[in-house]
Amino acid sequence: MQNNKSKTSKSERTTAAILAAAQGLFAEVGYERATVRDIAARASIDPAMVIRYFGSKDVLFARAIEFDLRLPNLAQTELSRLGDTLIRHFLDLWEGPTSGGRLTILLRASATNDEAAAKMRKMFAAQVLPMLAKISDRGEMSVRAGLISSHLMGIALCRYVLKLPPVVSMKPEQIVSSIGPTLQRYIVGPL
Amino acid sequence: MQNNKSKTSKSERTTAAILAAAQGLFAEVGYERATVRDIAARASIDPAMVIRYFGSKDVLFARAIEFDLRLPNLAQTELSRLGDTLIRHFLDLWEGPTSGGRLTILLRASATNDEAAAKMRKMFAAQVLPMLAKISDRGEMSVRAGLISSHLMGIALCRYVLKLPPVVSMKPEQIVSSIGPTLQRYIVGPL
DNA sequence: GATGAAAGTCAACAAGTGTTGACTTAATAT
DNA sequence: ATATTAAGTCAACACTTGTTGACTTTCATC
Repeated sequence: MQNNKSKTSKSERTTAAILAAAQGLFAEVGYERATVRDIAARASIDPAMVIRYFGSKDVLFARAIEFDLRLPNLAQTELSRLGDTLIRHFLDLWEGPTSGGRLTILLRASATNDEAAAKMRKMFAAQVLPMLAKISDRGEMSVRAGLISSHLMGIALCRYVLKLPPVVSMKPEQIVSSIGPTLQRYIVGPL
Repeated sequence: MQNNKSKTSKSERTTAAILAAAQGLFAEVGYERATVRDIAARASIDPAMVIRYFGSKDVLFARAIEFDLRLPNLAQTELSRLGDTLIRHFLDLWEGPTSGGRLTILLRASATNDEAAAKMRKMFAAQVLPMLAKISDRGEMSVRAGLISSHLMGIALCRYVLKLPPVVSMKPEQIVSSIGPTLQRYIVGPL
């Protein structure tokens, strides 16, 4: 039997180390430039272990971008503050230590990797659309969702990937007050 | 002397063929996945010619993303229609046959390629910022430019790269009427 | 037709890729 | 202690990458 002073087994720790290293590198340089050897080096293990634990680079990538947007339940939000709530949640997500990295991976990769782009479309259909459907049934909700997603992903692209100076240096509160009203209109206003 | 029935020499035509093939492939699969051999195959020439004519893949890429946003002179535009004018120009650019492809290359590549990301920042600083500076000197023009660029690039990302269904199927007029007012506010409204 | 340059072909290079299998070491169970 | 399994190491594989240099073909000029 194994020694359970620590709850995590050796293999679990190694798996976690590989995953963390992979997420870091994928986020920094994208899918194609992040090599199995570099990932292994960052995790201080042998490249063969990466394949042994995950089967292939593709699978490792798929595991590295697994996660949940944990979108807020807008049905419990004051109608006039829907836009604010949304952009706040978005910023918390991206600036947070755990999910931010994975989102960057996904965004970076989705520009050139079909698997990642498909994941984006899936998240949109499975999470963003239903969230908005709950709070309003006025027409063209999918168009509204598209406008909202476009704006938010544009912010993410400019702030976290391209690092456009003025977008990078904006304070969260400034982003909220600028973009909140726009999102509010995209949710409940006229198109 | 050369036979000038056609104004273009053989080498000019080959150069153009390579460039066109490269732009096509870069736009479709991004920088890293577009190989010199694939580009050569599409141009129906030998891979060695690609290097011979352009020196390296990097140089070819740099040439493939050269272009001008040809931003409109907003100083001659009715003040109340600045947003409309901007989004219309943006759509014309992206849906146009020549520039659209290059913009897609640049956007795709800028997510993982530093050179392309730098080019994005440069275009922003050299073209977008000055355009806005001409029409208004109210404070925080760089923040306004950042918000506008974020939104526009988000649309481009969702419509031309990720192909998010509702954003893809929106008609140009619908995009103009939805996003025009937002841009208008980002230019002259309160932040 | 001979000449010289331009254009194009071919095979190979060095380096880097994901992945594999045989092997060794370490930890557990009998 | 010994046998069994898990964990980790090592070298090599088959392949693709950008790039190069020697060679051949094309073709306008003398």
